[in-house]
Amino acid sequence: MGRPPCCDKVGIKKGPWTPEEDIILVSYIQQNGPGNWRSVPTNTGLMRCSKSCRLRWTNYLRPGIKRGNFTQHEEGMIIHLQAMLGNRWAAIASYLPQRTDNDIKNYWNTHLKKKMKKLQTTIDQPSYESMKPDMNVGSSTYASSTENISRLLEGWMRSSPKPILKTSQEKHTQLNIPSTTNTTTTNLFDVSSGGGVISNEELESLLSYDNMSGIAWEKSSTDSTVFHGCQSMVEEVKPRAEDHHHHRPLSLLEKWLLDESAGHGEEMMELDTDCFSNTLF
DNA sequence: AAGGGAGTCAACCGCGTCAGC
DNA sequence: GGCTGACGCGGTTGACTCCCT
Repeated sequence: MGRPPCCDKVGIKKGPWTPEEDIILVSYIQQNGPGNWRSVPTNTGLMRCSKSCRLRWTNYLRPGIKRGNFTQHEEGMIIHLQAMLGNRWAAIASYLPQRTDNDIKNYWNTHLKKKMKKLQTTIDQPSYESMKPDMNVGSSTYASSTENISRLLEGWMRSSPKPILKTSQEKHTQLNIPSTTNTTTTNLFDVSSGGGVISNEELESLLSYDNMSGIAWEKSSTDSTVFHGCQSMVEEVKPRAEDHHHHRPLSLLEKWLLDESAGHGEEMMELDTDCFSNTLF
């Protein structure tokens, strides 16, 4: 015999969560901790599927989530992690502990994919001056009831217990990383301003076919434009980020990522440098 | 002012993996 | 070892908002 069924689909409510439902869910998790999602609907009386409860918690109600206003540093991280790991949003999110995989996925699909396409078209042009992406993206404000709910939950978050978590992503979220919203950040592509992370030469080398043993801009199978970095590297990393014990020399791209973390994203290093290295290498 | 298209994001769906029995 | 269900993940959808005509 296996486990009992998750939830019968009869009478299951769908659609947006109400603040009342949020409060019920949060109160329950406050008392019992996250996990055992199957029991959540029955114990709380929520007419929601356990899956929906888990999703609501992990993507929205979980403490420590930062919403909206992706910094340029975060943007750069996403771009490069996506190039290395592909569309493995959970893995990417583990390096951006304040962001959910859903958030990153949405941001990629709505902002970065377009930006990368634009960049792809300009890559053929001789001047890197035109490679500066539109930096207004990160300035959008997140307008929803989230803030109200956040305020609602603030009191709980202060006194919230720190349950033992299983995944690295969940572990990261418990590390109480200071918000990077106001952190001075630089952008990989902000070359002309002089404040960029990398110089023209470095950017050129990053984009160089020779240096990356086969960098290419391609259409992925899902019709999303992806930046395929060093092919061998991608192949090596992609299969299993959990291949912790496989060591190899750093690529230029990976070095940049690590340097970036050390230089600007100190929170990243404080966070879990070992995890970062182990997962990548 | 109204209608339509584009953009955004929360939530759902389906599949693969893991774990209990 | 096989079956079954929970969990986690990535892709997709649909509702909502904004902007343009």
